[in-house]
Amino acid sequence: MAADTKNIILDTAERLIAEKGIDAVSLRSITSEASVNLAAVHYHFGSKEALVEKVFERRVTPLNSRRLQMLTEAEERAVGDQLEVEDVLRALIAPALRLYQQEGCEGRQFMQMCGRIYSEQAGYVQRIFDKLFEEIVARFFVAFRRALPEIPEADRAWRIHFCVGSMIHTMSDSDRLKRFTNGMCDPSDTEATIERMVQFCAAGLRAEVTEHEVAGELAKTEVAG
Amino acid sequence: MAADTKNIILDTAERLIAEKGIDAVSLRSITSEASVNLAAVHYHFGSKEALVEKVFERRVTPLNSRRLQMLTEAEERAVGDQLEVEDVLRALIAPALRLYQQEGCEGRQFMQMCGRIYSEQAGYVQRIFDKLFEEIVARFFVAFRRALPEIPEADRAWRIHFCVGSMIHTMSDSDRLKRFTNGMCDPSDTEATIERMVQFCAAGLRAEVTEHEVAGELAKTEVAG
DNA sequence: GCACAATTGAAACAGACGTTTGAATTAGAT
DNA sequence: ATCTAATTCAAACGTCTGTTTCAATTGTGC
Repeated sequence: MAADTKNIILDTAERLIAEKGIDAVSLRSITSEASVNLAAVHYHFGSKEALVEKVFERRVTPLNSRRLQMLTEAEERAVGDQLEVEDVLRALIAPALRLYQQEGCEGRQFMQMCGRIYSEQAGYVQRIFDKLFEEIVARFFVAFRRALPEIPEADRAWRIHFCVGSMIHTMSDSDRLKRFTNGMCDPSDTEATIERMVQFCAAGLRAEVTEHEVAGELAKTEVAG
Repeated sequence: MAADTKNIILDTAERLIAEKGIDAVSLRSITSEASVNLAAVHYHFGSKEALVEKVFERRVTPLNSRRLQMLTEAEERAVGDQLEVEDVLRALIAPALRLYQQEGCEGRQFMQMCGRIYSEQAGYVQRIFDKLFEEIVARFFVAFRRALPEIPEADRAWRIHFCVGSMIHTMSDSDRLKRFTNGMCDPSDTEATIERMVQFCAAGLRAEVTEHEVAGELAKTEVAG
C-alpha cells in the first residue's frame, strides 16, 4: 500500500539521519534499509530535500504544539498573577527532552538529531527550521518578557539565547556528558534533567544585571548600577 | 615555496569549511579557490581527513593554551582564597568569543565553525575534537569543583554541561539572534557578550540545589539538602 | 473481466567526489 | 652547469550521489 511505503521511508530516513546526519545518508542507504525501491523516494516526496523537510515536520509540529499548549496553560494559570519563569522554561524544555524516552528509541534519536541539525550550515535546512520555529520563538519571547519585566530587553534576549543553547546542547550531546562522568550524569532520567535545566536557566535569567564596560575603542560607559 | 602552498590550502579550507561545513566542501572547491593543484592536498596532507584535522589543530591549540593560561592565573590569584566562578568562566569563554573580532574575519568564521562542528556526527571529527579538548575538560572540571565545592558533584557536572551549551550556541549561532532582535543583540560587542554570558552562567552554576523527584519507576529519593 | 490509474521495479543518466599516477617543472647543493 | 630531491601539473581511476526514464506490476471502480 502507498501509505506504508511512504511511512517506512520516513521512519528509516529519520533513523539514519539521526545516526549519521543528513549529508552522510544517501537515498540508496535509506531505500535499501527500508526495502523499497530507490525511485519510491522521488515518487512519494519529489526530492531528497522534500523528504528531509517531511521528516522534521512530522516530529516538530506536534512537539511545538505541546510547547504552546503548556505555555498557554501556564499563562492562564497566572492571569492577574505573576507568570513564573520556571513555568515558561518548562513549557519550552520539557516537551523536547521528553522525546528522549518516547516511542522506543526513535524519539531519542530524533531529539539528538534536532539538536545537531539546528545549527546546520546547508541553506535549505536553515529555511526548514526557521519556518518550523518562527511561531514558537515569537510566543516565548513575549512570555519571557511578561515573566521577567525587570530585565532589560537586550539582556533578556541574550539570556533566552543562552537557555536555548543549553537545551540544544543537552538534546544533542548529553551522552558525551554521561560518558565523561562515568555514568554519574544520566540523561535517561528525563524529568530530573528537565528540572536541573529549569533551575539553571531560571537562575541565569533572573541574575542581577550588572553593568559592564564596553570593550575595544569605545569609551567606558558610566551607568548607574 | 612549499610552506606557502600548504598555508594557502589551510587558510582556504578553513574559510570554506566555516562557511559551508566539512561535508559540503570538496577538495576541488578548496584547491580551485586557492589556485593550487588538486593533488597538492594529498601531497602536503595525505588526505582530506588529515587536512581537516590540521585546520582545527592550528586554531584550537593556541585557543586552549590561552584558556589554560587564564585559568592558571586565576588559580594563582586565589591561593588560600576562594576561586571565583566568574574567573573560571571567563577563562573558558573569553578566549573563544574573542576570536570573533580577531585577524580580519577569519577568527570569527573559525569560531562559528567550531560551534557548528562540535556536535558533528562523523566519527573522525568526534575523534579530532575529543583529543583536542581532553585536557581542557579535565582541568576545568577540577577548577569548577574548587570554585563551587558546595554544589553536589552531579549537579555541578550538569551545570557545566549547560554552560558549554550556551557557549557553543553563542559561538555558532548568535548571528541568528541579532537578526531576530533586529540588531538589538550585537555579537560583535565581544566583551559585553562575554560578561553577559559569565553573569548568566555564574548565576546558573550557583543556583540553590532544590531536590527534585526522580521520574519513572524509580522511587523518590530523600536526600539531605 | 476490463480499463484505468496508482504504484513499484530495474536500469541508466550525468555529475561530483576523494584518491592515485606518472610526467613536467622547480629549487638547492655540489 | 649538473645532479638530486621537492614540488607541481594534467589526467584519469573507481565509486558514489540525486535524479530520470520507462516498462512491469498492482490496486480500484465499473
